Amino acid sequence: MTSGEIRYAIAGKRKRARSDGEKEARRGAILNAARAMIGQTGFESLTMNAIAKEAGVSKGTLYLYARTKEELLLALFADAMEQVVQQIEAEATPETLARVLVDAPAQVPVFLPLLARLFTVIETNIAPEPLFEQKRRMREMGLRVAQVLAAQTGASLERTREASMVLMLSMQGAAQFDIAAARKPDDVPEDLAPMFAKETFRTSYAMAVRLVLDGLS
Amino acid sequence: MTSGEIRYAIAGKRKRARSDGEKEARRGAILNAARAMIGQTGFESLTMNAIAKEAGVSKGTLYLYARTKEELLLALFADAMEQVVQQIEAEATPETLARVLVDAPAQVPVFLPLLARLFTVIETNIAPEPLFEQKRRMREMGLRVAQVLAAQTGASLERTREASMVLMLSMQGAAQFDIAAARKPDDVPEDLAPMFAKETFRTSYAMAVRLVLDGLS
Amino acid sequence: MTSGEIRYAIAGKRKRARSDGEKEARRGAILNAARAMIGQTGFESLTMNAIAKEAGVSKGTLYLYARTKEELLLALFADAMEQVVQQIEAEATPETLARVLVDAPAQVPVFLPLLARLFTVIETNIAPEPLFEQKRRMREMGLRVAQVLAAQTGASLERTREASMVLMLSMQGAAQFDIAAARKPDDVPEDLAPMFAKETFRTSYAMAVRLVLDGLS
Amino acid sequence: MTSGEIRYAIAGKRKRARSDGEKEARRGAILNAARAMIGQTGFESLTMNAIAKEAGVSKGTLYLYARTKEELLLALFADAMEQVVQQIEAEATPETLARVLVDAPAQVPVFLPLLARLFTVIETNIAPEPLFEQKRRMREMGLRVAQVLAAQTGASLERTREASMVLMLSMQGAAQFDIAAARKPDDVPEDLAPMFAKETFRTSYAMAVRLVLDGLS
DNA sequence: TATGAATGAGAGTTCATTCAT
DNA sequence: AATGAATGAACTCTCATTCAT
Repeated sequence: MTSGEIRYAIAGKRKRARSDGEKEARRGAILNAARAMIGQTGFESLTMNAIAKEAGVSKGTLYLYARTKEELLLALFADAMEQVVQQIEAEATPETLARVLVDAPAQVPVFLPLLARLFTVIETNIAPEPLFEQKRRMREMGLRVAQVLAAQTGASLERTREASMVLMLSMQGAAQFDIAAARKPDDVPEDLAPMFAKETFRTSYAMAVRLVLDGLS
Repeated sequence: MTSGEIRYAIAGKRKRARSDGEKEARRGAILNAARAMIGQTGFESLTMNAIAKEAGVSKGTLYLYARTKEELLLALFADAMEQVVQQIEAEATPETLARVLVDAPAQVPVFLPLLARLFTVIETNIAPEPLFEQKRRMREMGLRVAQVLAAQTGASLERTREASMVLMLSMQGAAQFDIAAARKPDDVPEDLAPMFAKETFRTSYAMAVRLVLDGLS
Repeated sequence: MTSGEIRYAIAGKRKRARSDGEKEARRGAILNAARAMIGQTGFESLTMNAIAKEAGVSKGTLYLYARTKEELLLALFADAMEQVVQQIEAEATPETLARVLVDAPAQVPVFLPLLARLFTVIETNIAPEPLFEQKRRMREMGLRVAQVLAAQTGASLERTREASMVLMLSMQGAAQFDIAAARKPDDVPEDLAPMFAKETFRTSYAMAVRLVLDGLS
Repeated sequence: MTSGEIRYAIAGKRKRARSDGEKEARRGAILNAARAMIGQTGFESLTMNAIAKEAGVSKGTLYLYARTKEELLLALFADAMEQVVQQIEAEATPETLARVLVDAPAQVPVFLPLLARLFTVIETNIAPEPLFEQKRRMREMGLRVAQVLAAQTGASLERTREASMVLMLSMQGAAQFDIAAARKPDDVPEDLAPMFAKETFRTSYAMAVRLVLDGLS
């Protein structure tokens, strides 16, 4: 379930249910605000102050939903990562596999910019316990992708797990190159234009995907 | 000043250094100091104050050699990157190729931590001109590695350029995972131990290298 | 709101408690929780949140029993002070007087840490009316101690009132020194060990008691 | 030497001397600003922001002269304490002793409000090393007062050290009562007027001084 | 009566960069 | 050329208190 959605409590007293719904809605509003800001003004200008203002809540409220700024970003990333995997699981066929593997991370909002900062910035300030949860989610994602690869290519899970690992490495790297290309100065010399190309993630990651899938067949 | 803003200033011409030899020596001292600090206390505690103290110069002097902190880090990275490529060029044989490709980035000091932050942190605050230089160096490195691959595997340069690109992506990603693994909390649950393993860069990047080289043969 | 400002609000009349017995029990639970926390984790970590959790009530409920945090602490102090005086009245004999005067404040839980913060911290945010009550209790305590002194030493009440005043001053001061000594860093230089000694209240206040009693005989 | 004064460097190069002088002047300006604010608007409204504004420096500059707010306050207290002792040493004669012991702490600006918060507030956030320095200064002050007492009363140093200790306790306590009395609400009931009297420090501490001196003769 | 989510003002602190000397 | 004191904007985070439910 994505955090932006309102989760209607299935059980519990009526009174509390409404409260839970509101609480989840508020959580969603906060994450949406952060998401929107990353999309509009970029990662660097994302301060707690700005998120609070955008979400229409007080700064203190932010800290009811996340112990630190980084925990908030991690929640955002976890949502995005889950979407990516679900999309891959849902849409992969032997024919579309390569395309889906590239499209999913490229399409889910904020996935790439957060992935690029996951280890160097976000995990800097996460308490051990949520860090461990995140590591487990990460591992699980790798496994689920491996299962998709196995199902669609017919390769053994043993081999697709390694392939999945290499895809993750490449995806991480491609996310980095994408950030670099997006920060395009005004006057780029002609010879450097390819390094500031749009769709940098897609083109570079597609190479890795092709290579990995070739290795599996 | 918002943190997303670029902080470097456009400086006027500097007076000639007292002597080119002295200047180069001082530049070396500064870079060595920064290198040492990253090695010892990590990237997070690397402040201009600390570098100046370690290098035995004043804070102001740092700004005679680099317009911003990031420019200083970029110089450090450029040095390291050059070493990595030279080592690959020098030591690659058909037999050692896979090993050398993994060893070189793993061995050159500060290469991995800087690579991991190159696009998300360092290039944040670099003036256009040095940024362009850096992009050219980066592209050149890719080409030189492709040439080594071509020479040692017999594959066409056309194919090895793509292979070189995928290696770069993976190396970037593996550098990230290495950072993550290095930030090991006190009590890691048993099931997560592999995610905080030593040599994470080597083991994960080795997979990518193998896969890429397999694709070339 | 500036920190120097007084935060208590003027509240309207409260509805009658569900039952006086229940109300008193809850009040006791709250005070006990606060007492326990001061004893265990110290004064600095004593937040309304923590008290509520420890007492098993909500934060809002706390404000049904005290208009401000400080009023709650004052209630705690008033209880402790009453205990101290009662113990002195009950146990004082000509022979035990000196010992009892020292033991009582040292033994009653939370009396010393609250006494030490009474004027500088607690009375900062007390409404006039309860502040006046507190001043009267304080004055009454002075008088009762003076009466004990008169009864046990045979000195005139006129003289023992002054003695009682000096004892209060010293007790306040000794409570302060006790706090200071309790905040003992890890590596205390040998020459400073006495300033971080245990039982600092007892040893220092005992001197004052002796001197005062000598003056009465 | 009081920190407000400019200390002209005796040795060192000319250029640096001026710098040292300026630095000391700045330090003095900062402490003076803090002193003035405590005098005017009280301890509670003393924020680093306000001190910086009053001193005409930036907030960052404050942290060049003190590692924490509390360290700044401690410097202020240390200055005041030294003045108190010097005044006692300078003015004590057998006839004036009692008066001087009371006047000195009452007259030196900010001494009492800082003394009252020394252990419960200020020492809360002081690094071990400056804390130890402070403890040594405190002990030295006790000894110097004891020496004055010995010199002026003829009592043995052994006895005056204990007397000095009791004086310190009482002075601490009297400083507390003084704070309490100064925080006078608008409508004090007649019967409580004495508890909000002016000169509370003087009157209460004078009792202790008299009693202690009586004990020495 | 009781709850606890929300508030929000401001606190202390950091650090890359500047510039008078 | 070299210094390092000064800057100041921005940062994250706390917590007593309120009030809609």
